[in-house]
Amino acid sequence: MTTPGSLDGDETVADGPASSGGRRSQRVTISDLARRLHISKASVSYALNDRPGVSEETRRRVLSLAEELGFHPNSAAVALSASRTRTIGIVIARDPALISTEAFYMHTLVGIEQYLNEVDSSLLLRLTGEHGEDLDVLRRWSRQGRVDGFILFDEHNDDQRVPLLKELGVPCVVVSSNAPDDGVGRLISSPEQTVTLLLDHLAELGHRDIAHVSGPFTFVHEQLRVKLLAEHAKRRGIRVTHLEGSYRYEDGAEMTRTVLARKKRPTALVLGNDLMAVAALRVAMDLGTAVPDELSIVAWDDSPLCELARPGITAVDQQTMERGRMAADLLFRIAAGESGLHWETPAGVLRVRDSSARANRTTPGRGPTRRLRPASP
Amino acid sequence: MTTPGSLDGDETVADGPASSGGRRSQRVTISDLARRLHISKASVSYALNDRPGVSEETRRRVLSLAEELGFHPNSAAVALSASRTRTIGIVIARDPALISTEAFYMHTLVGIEQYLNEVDSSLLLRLTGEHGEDLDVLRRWSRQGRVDGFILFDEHNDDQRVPLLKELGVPCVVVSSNAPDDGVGRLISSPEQTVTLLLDHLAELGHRDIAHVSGPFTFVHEQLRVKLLAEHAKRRGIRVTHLEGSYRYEDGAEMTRTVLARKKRPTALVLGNDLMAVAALRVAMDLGTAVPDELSIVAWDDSPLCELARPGITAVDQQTMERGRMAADLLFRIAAGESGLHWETPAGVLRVRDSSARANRTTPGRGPTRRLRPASP
DNA sequence: CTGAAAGCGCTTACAG
DNA sequence: CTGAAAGCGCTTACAG
Repeated sequence: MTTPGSLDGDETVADGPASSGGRRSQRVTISDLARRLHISKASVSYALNDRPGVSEETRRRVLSLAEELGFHPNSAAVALSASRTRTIGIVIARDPALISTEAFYMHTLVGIEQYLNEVDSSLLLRLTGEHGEDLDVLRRWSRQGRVDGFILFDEHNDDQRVPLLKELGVPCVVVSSNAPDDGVGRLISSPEQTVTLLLDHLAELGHRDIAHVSGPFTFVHEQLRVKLLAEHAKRRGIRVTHLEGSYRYEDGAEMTRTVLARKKRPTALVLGNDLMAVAALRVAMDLGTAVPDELSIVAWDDSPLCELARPGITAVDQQTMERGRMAADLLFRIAAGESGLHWETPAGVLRVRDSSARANRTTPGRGPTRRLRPASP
Repeated sequence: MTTPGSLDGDETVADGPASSGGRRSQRVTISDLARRLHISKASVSYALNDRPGVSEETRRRVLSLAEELGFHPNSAAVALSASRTRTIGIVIARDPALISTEAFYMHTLVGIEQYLNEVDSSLLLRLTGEHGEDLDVLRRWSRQGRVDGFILFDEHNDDQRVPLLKELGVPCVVVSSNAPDDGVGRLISSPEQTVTLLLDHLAELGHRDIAHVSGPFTFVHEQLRVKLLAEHAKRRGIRVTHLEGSYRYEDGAEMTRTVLARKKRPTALVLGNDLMAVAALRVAMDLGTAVPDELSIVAWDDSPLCELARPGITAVDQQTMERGRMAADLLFRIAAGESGLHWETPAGVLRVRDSSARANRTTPGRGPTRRLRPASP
């Protein structure tokens, strides 16, 4: 440890020419700035934080010297005295294999990062397994004072996270599909909009009998999707059967086999994510079911996988990156004490590709029959 | 701000039953522990950190009370006094679109996280654009004392990061393809092993004329790949032509068109990543070139994209997750003062799929000719 | 083995 | 507008 007194006046400069004094660059503190300018640490602090209490003249001198010396405030000291970490926490509790497969998370992170870059803040990330360790991490990070708040994904039944964070008094934003009035921030993207998008598309193509392979029912958003899709379809006279999947490839494949084995096959398949949609496509083709001629396939979430499949898979671009941005933005406002806790995400956009087409295209093959009937009562 | 004196003896307990006292849980500090146990803060600190200076009896009482009260040390205070953040930094400077497409990063992060979970540490992540902002972030985080060290990816020509971090005196590990002796930690995975894997496979299948579409030459590992692939191929009497790609789909497609337009076509294509390999597959099929009959396609990096393509794309599983784990492990050892700075990654594994097969399978189509010649002198 | 004290680098009332 | 001082919650020599 060198003593502060040994500062020799030529630290490494932030962006300027390389420093002349060799060796390891030494950390510059506000005490150094104060000493050099013959003012108090308090004045330096006021100047740096753009607060009243210093003359313009002084402020300018401080900022200029700080720039020159490449001063950056020690984040631990700031956090300790001001209880502000400029860091948000994200804890994702999913099977690692799935995390890396689904572009959703990476896209969301990119969106969040875009915002963080703008406000010079950081992301503390933790990918835990699926077994409740996430609660421990939330608790620990909160108690440790590591973050200013959290962004939560994948709300599920009996989700303990919101109650926990409320008890701990830590701000959070839930990327959510509904808006319970529990006082925490919510970035809401209602499945209703996507349901409409998908049903409009399929109805227009003449589909009146579709199957829906959802993700796990334990997720709140999946429950809503299933419910809303069923309701809206019914209203339009479209029959929907539902199967619960796991987001995994194998599951999408199996469900598709199940559906295709039925006497009365649907003409279209809606899959809860991109991986299961690709699986459906493969299985259908392997079984000799032409896509889209005999079976249309659409996915709830767009991704490169949908785009690169052949035929390309029609999917809803959920604007994931923008959602990430907004979630971060919202969290910072909440952490700063703002109210207005519920925001809505921008509308999704249907990317129409070759996997969806008119129902009842008669093609050579085990010809589909018995269609166009109204849904059973 | 409530005063410490107002502690009422029934904070929220870490894992136990819900606390009885209502309201917001209040933060527990070592002062609280010390007061309750009638010992000094120092003793509490020693006990918690498993250091000499306290009796076993006292240590047990401290740990027990800490557990009971759900105590977690304030990270800022620890960082400030002990200069240890339990946090590593990663700054990725790539086009966001590419970041989310390539499973590489997400896989690596998952691996790193596995390790961090074990040692209860965290990851500070920043995804910047491609324009040198990464250096600013490294400098700022270093000066701010936010991290104990960095893991660096994608070493490129004139990379300023290692010199910068050395100057700043911050530990780092470079996930690297070579081992210059610059005194920083390196997790090395030599392309030589992958080159051998790929050439063994292709040679065995009778390919004697291949094309290699690499990633950008600015990356050190791509330069090495190109060089080593050329050398080893030559030694085996295999002809290699090289084209420089960008890792993007469009580029993979264009390069493939270029190669297929040649009079003397290669019988196999090696692509620098999964996206370009998928692109190559599409283009070949669109142009009526049968894969693998007329053209074999192999990818340097495996991913779900390769696995899910049809035909599946033969690729090298680079054990990315394990690499991430090792990088984190190495960084922590370096930060702790260990030497032995260079580690090697585990060997990659070739995943043979349907996109590669024997050269010169005569099939209907624009029959390939003029093959099996030795490489031009 | 234990305690009192200084110090890490900031912020923030509180006097001048 | 400016400065001296206390405090954030830890760690760490240094005496007892």
